[in-house]
Amino acid sequence: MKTVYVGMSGGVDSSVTAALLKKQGYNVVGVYMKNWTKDLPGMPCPWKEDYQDAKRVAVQLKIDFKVFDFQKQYHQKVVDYMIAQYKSGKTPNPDIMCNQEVKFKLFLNTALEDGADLIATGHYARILQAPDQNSKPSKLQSQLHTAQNQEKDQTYFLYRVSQDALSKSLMPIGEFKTKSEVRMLAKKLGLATADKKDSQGICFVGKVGIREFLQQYVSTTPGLIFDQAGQEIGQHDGAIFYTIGQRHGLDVGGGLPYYVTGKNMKKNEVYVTTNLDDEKLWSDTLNLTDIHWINGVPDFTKSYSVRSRYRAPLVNATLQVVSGVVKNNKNTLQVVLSDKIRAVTPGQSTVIYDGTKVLGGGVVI
RNA sequence: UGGGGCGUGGCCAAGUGGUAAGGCACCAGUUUUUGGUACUGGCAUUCGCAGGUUCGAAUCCUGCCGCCCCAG
Repeated sequence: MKTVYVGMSGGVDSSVTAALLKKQGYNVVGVYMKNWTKDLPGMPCPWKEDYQDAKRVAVQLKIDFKVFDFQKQYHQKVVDYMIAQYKSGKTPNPDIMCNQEVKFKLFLNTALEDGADLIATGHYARILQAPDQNSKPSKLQSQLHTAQNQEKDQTYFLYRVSQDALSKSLMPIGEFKTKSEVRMLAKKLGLATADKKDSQGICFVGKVGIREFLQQYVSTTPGLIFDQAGQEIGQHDGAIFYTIGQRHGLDVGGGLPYYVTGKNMKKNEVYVTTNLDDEKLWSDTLNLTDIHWINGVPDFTKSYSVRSRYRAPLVNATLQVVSGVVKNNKNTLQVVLSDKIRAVTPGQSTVIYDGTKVLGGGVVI
C-alpha cells in the first residue's frame, strides 16, 4: 500500500482529494502546511481556522494528520521574493513561487523523508503519464495537463513545477468537470468543509490588499502621476503600489478612468492613460526570462497557445529564441502572439501550452 | 472696476420656472488561490453667499464674494 501525504489547506478541494485517495486504497496522511500566521491590517490571518478545518476533515476520514511548519522558508522563498520584486518595479506572482519552492519542493521532500511515497494537492490540474516523444524507445514521462474544468484550471500557477516533482504528485481534483461536483461529493461524504467558501488572495496569507501588505515591509514616498500627454495630473503615494493596467487607487477623477501604462521606480513616477486603445496597454510580443520547461525544450517551429494571466483566454503564439539556447535558464524567449493582449506586466508569468499539455513558461521582462 | 463669461457633491459635467442626469474618483459587494481587470450597488434635501419675485427657482431680479477672458 502506497503512502500519500495530502496537503490539506482546510478547503473543500484538498478535503475531497484526501477522501478520494483514501477510497482508492492509499495510506493517506493529511498535512497542514503552516506557512503564514501573521495578522495584517484589515485581514486577520486565517491559518487557525484553516488548520482546524483540515484537522476536522482528517478526523472524519480517520487518517493521520500532521503539521509541517514552513513559516521560515515561506518567508524566505515567497515573501522576500515578492517584496524584492515589487521594490524593483515588477509585479510578482507569489503563488507561482509558492508552488515551485514550497509545495512541490519543500513539502515534497519533507514528506518523502517522513515516509511518503507520493504527495497530493487539491489543484485543478492533471498529471498524466505519457510517452516521451523525444526518447527512442519512448519512455513514459510525467506531464502537466489542464484540468477537465477549464473554468477553474490552475495550471497557470504550476508551470514551474519540475517533472520529477510531478512524477511523485497526485491531483485528483483535476478530473472533475465542475466545482459543484466537488462540493456535492464533499457533501455526500459529510465533510466539514463542504460549504466552505473558496479562498482568495495570496495563498496562505489571505485576502489582503497588496498595499497593506507591502506597507509592512517598505517605506514609500509620494510621487507624481502623468497622463498620456505628459501632463501632471496628480499624486500617488508610492509607485511600488501600482501595476500595469490598473485603474483604481489613483485617486484622480476627471472625465474618463485612468489606467496605468507604466512607472519609473527611480523617479517614483506613475504614467497613465485615459485611452483604452493606447498602444502602451496592448502588445502582441512578450519577452520572457527565467524560462522553465517541464519536459524539456519544445519544438520552436510549431505554434502553441499561451496564457499570460490566471483565467485569461488562451492566445495562439509562436516562440523564438532571442539569445542562446533556451534551457531551464536565463535566456530570453520571445513570444509572438496572434492577437494583442492587454496590460502585459513585467514580473508576471506567461505559460505556454500545447493543447492541454503545459510545456512551461517564463517571467515577462 | 470699460466689455464679456463663469461659479452644481473630491473632479468633469447636464439641467434656464416644476421640485438635482451622467461620467471619473471614492466606498461596499460579486467574480478570481498573485497583482490587476470586469460586473453590481451606494454616494448632493441641494445647486458661491444674502435678499427678492412666484403656488413653486439651481433655473427670473437685486446686491455681495470668488474666478476667467478681451480690451486699454
